[in-house]
Amino acid sequence: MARANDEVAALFAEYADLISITGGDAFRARVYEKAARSIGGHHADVSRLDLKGLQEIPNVGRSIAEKIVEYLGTGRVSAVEELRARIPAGVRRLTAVPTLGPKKAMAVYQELGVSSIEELVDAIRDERLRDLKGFGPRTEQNILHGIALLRSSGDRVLIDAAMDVAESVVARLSTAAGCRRCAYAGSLRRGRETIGDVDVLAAADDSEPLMRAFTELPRTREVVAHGTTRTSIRTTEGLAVDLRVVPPDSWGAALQYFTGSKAHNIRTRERAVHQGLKLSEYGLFDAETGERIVSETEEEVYARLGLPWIPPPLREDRGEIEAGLRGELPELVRESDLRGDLHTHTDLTDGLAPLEQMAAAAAARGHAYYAITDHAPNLFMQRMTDERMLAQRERVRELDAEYGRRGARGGTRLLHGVELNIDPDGGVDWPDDFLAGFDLCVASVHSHFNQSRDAMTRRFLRACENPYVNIIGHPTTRVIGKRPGVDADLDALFAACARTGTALEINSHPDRLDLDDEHILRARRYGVKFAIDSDAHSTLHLAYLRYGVATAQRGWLAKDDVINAWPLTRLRRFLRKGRTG
DNA sequence: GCCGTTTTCGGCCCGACTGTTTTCAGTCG
Repeated sequence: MARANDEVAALFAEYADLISITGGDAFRARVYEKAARSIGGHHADVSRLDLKGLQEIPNVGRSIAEKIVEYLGTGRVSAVEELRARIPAGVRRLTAVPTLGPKKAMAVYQELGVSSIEELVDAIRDERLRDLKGFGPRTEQNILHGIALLRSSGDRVLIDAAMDVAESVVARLSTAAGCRRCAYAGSLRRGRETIGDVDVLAAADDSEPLMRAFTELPRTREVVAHGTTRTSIRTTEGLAVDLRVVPPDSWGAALQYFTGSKAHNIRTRERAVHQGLKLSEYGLFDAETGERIVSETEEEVYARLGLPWIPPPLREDRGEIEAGLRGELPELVRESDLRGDLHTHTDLTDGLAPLEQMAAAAAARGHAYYAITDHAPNLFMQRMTDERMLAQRERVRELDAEYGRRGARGGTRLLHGVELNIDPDGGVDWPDDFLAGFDLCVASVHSHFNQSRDAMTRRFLRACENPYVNIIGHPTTRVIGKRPGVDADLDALFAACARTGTALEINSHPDRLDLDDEHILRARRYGVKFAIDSDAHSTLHLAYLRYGVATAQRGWLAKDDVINAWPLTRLRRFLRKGRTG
């Protein structure tokens, strides 16, 4: 099941939207938004907390705590139900369209009766929208563009949502009678950033108990198809999950087949054909006699094709077959190679947890080093000041003295950094003498996303030339399914990063995954170094590193390409960059 | 509806951009 915190957070986020759409008090809506975020990022399980414990969560007071209790007891909150009854669910869905907020959504619903994206597209086509006050031709264009963006990710879900489902299904099925092996395959195993449907594979002599367990999972909402080799369900979250059960001796061939990608499989089957073989999900066969040659493990299948085992993130027909034949597959960076995290926040700005909790969580993860990089003053809403930053630094130094000595492996060293804002001209928040006090600086674009390509490129290059800027944070600033990346000459950026000793971030947040795999592949050719960061805003987000690692693997990165896989002494040398003195 | 080193009421993350207007509402980060 989804974590109770996530269910409650989703409910309050919806409530906040409904308050906004129905024109309720904006401050009240924000309170629910903030509460949703706090609850989602809270370390303790809300279903185990009492009324008093709930109120210790930031932004949760008596009223919200009572609503949580009501939800946990009855599965619903009457206040939310009342608002739901007033507004069709489709209206809220409209606010998912970028540039279409609650006010405009309510206007099209009230004036035109539009309550779905399809109806909205029709209304625009019929030019009914432009008669509304506050709407014009540009508004129509922006909305259509927003809808196109939304649809570009289709029905695909982000990797973390798919992973939650896959891991719980695998855990559950693994305990079913007769289950010999069980794993997820498909695009999720390849670490793609969005997932269409989750493919789960199991090995058993008798598929029936597994299929039954699958259809009876608590999160199964609908059984779409039910057979002896394949069953498809839709979960309560609306995600399609396929289970295929194969005989145990077909495991390797089936796993290879169902992991894909299609392009990779075409290449491997071609190789089989050229060798007088036939490759299917049941094994590698002699094409003439039909005799099965190998099938139990993926390694055997690849070996018989003259290939080393190819890590799933590489299986996209992007040169992995050729590299394998030459014996030149990269030794991919693994999550266990990461020694630290170089971009994280605390509640001094928009993080949810205080510095002390974040540091403790980082130490518990076994990080050898950990950088705190809260927002700098030019992101005005965060209200950062020189004084607050310096006070935080002092506290970081104290905690470093404490954590740096702890544990058998030398403890966790805490670094004090900052996430600077790259302004439209490429400048940053502070002059050199103030920047010199930081152990490292991440610099990111947070505004003026629509600059011309030339201006944006110049902006990035100037940031790279800054001797104190060590990492370009979430370089394209895209948000998957919501905002496209900025327009810039990325090759110029990659070259500048390589030249100046500036690392590019692989931001591990599932909404971002920025840089993406294609950009990493390109940047890598310039000899750029990368930082795989969580950009954590809560202790729970520290675990996002796994998705950044998957993306890095899809970009063929090895340990040596990633600065936070290096020992601290080597990292510190890199962070000195071109600084003088 | 939450919160408090400006405290139990009266604030609430601030500024910029866009497209619509003709002085501003809506959206976003």
